[in-house]
Amino acid sequence: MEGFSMSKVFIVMGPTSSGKTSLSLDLCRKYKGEIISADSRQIYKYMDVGTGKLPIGDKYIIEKGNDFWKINREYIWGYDLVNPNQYYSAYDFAEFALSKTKEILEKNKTVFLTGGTGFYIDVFTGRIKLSASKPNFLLREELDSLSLEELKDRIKKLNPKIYSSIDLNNPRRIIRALEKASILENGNDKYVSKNTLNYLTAEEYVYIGLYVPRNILYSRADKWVESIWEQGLVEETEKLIDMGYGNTPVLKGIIYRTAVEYLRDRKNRESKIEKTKFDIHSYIRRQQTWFKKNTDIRWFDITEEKYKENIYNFIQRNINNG
RNA sequence: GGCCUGGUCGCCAAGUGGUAAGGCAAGGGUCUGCAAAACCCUUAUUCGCGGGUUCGAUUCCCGCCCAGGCCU
Repeated sequence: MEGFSMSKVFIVMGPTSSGKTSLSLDLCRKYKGEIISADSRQIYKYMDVGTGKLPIGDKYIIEKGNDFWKINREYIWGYDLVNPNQYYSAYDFAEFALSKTKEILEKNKTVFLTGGTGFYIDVFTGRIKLSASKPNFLLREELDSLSLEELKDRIKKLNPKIYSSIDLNNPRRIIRALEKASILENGNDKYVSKNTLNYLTAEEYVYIGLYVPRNILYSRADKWVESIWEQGLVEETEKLIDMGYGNTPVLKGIIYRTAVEYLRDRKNRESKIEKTKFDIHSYIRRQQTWFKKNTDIRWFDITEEKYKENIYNFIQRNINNG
């Protein structure tokens, strides 16, 4: 990997509707790059409308490959990685994205890792190092049926130290803690995985953040929500249900869950669209909360006249320094 | 003009003579293999306005204003 060690990987991040993809497409054209999407929903096949893989408007040429899309002839990796009922963790993503990054660099092209899933990005870059404990689905299934009190009891008995250090209101956290603790207790190495992630070095990452004032962000997101309801979200959701994915976590998440509700009663379309907008707003807030932690991000305000030019200069400078 | 009902946080809304539930929205935050997930915190010294009764009124009484409904 020596020959590539000086290459920069550009990470384009920002909340939904900040224009990451369209900017990245631009950047690819300009700097001979390829995009890796860091988005925990776009990894799913058959979910194109509700995850924003399909750009709004008709000025886009889309070609779908087996494990990539090409939009306006630029490569986007990280779409359609798994079926909607498949488990896919931040670790899986990091593994995929890291190897894809190396492939792209070997072709002497520039990597634009762009997305809004901060957790994925941080695991990819190594800012967050995951523990060696793999998910234990059997255990999770068993634990899922327990009440919060029962979960608390279990972790308290198993490991009081962990008990006092985690969020005891959050069943998911407790279950994960139990999962880890059970490895420690039982020495069950079936669920131990060495972290074999092949990180690049931290200096190779250049973070580009897209800043958009809240009110503008909300109205852009609202517009997007309206357009997907007009352009096939309901139909796509219906198809996913027909395919047997009705009970998957993805369909219970934001966007799709409201469409599922609508399909059940076909009533109050407008208020469901409203609800979806509110869901998106709070998602945007959560994303921004996450991004705040990373002080290496260089933020660009997209409402500024010359924001693109500023980004070009910024990239140019970093490529040259590389 | 008369009668009735109602005016409680940006919206919906409960409430009682004893010092203002809840939901939504908004804002802040947590997060170390489910993350568009899961979870936590904050937000009316104040109940249309004025006066009265009372130890004490958002709650009772009087007047006014506003909204909706009905009647002539």
